[in-house]
Amino acid sequence: MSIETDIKQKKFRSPYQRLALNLVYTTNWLEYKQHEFFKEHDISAQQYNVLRILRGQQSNPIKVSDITERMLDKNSNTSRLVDKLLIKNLAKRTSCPNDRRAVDVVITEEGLKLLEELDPHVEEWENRFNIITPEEADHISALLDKLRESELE
Amino acid sequence: MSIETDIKQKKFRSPYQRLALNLVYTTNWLEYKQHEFFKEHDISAQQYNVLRILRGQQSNPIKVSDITERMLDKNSNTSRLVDKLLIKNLAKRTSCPNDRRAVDVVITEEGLKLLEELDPHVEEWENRFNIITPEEADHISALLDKLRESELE
DNA sequence: CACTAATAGATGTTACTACATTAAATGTAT
DNA sequence: ATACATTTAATGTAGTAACATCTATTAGTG
Repeated sequence: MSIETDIKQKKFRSPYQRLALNLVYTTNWLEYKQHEFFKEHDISAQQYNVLRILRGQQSNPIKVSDITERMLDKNSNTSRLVDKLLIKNLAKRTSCPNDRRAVDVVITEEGLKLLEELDPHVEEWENRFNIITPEEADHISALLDKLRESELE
Repeated sequence: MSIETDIKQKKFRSPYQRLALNLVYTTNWLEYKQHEFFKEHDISAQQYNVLRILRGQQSNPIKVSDITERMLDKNSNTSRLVDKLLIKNLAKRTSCPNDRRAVDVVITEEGLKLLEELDPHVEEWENRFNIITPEEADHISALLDKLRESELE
């Protein structure tokens, strides 16, 4: 369904306005779908994101601040996200020997197991996108990268 | 800057994964920028969205449920958003004569004035997007529309 | 060294979102 | 008309995000 129909707006001021609204609308849709999926596994999308970052480290400990750097949403409160993972025993926290301010975080066996359980479903989800071609996907990605370059204030 | 650099991830499993992450990342960026802008005018992006919808009605009253239908984020609590607009005297609420369950909402003079004040800045913001061509913008929009069609569960 | 600035992460506060529930009005079926 | 379901909006609640502040530690400078 076109964005016009979805938000019942007949005309846009420009292709750029349509795009801006469409990006927000599509991402909301995407996040809602993800939320629906992750809640079945008692985890939030943000928490999943942290787990993925932890697994990416191959059991090398990673500092909280480094996790934040790799997050999609840099504003989120990583410290408390890690708390949630600790409670569920999906991650471990140990103090960092060479900088006692820092805290090292590692994924647990249980965390790895959860991710492995989710992997096929996540892949399946992503493959739903192949309604567009890989080239088209790359093209949008490139344009999105370009969009964020208007950053120069 | 490419999404790879921004979130320090070297490889993606597929163009689709890159796109999914890029969409979320770019929209976060977009929403943050919008938030920064709107907070200068003591209004949230959601509230602005409602005001725009109200103005679109040309002073015809509109029901709360119809506002929700036109919102980008359908889950948001329109009732409370309208509350905020009332407090700031940007909107009026009157009970609907032919359906006493419903509530009619209209934008006030003050609301219109605020929007007019914001208009040039919003346009300027959208024009920053012309770092890509209008055709490219339309192309992404079309692909986003297509993406959401994988909706068929 | 003492002193100040900077950094890392935890925590308090406020506001908002998501979700469920409620209350009133309306619609529908018998 | 009565009974029951549905719609509409408001509200209660729990969880989360945004933002500021706090504490501990480290870095930097005279």
